[in-house]
Amino acid sequence: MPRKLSSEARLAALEEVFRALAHLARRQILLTMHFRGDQMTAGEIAGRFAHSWPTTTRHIRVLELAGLITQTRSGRERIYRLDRDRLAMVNEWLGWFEKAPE
Amino acid sequence: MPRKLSSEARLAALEEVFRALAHLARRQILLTMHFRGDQMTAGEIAGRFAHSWPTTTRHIRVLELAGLITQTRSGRERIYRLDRDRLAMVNEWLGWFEKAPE
DNA sequence: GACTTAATTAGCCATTTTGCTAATTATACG
DNA sequence: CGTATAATTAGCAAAATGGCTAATTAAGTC
Repeated sequence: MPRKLSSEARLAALEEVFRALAHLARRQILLTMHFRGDQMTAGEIAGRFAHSWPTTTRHIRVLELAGLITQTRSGRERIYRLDRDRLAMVNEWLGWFEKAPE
Repeated sequence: MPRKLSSEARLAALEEVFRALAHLARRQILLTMHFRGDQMTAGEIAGRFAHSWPTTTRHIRVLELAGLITQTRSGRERIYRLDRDRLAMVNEWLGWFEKAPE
């Protein structure tokens, strides 16, 4: 996977990122991961939310599709890790709105 | 309307803001407004997008509900103006993810 | 091998979103 | 007043979203 994205890929990624951030539960998952050291198993995440585990699994998948988290497997556990670079794409987008220099 | 929001109001506002930003057309409307001097009529906005005018009207309303744009009327035109403070709420949210100082 | 545990997948249903066209409201103009 | 223009509202249908329970997959344990 290329480290730098083409502009179409960037646009598509941004689309997924904004979509993923649209739901409160998913934003909370990201924050929870951040405050617990960027890394959690699916079970740890599901355990902290009121939703059923399958519902949380689906939110996790949306985050993963957006590239905001990545997965590694360890035995029967799936460990998810926060990807701050993807989150930074939002910052980049916001950068378009900066006032032009006078 | 208070300039500073209570934390519940802040949370609710953030919810609307992220929801509004989830759709490409709405992000494009905001960018278009920015590049055309922060201010456009409904017709100018609708004229720049492939969607039908009523569809654009609805996107505009979502943006307005999120507080990302505000409306003033002038004759039979509605002038919309970009509100950067609301956009800044996204930046604030992203701020939670900054690494703690070592 | 049988059983438990971690997690996802399948499938269902209610709600929300998003697009459209047609109808309506409201202002401007001859 | 009658008509044109700016914009919204109404109402519909297709698609996406988000919740659940039940079933399945895969790995660890006795």
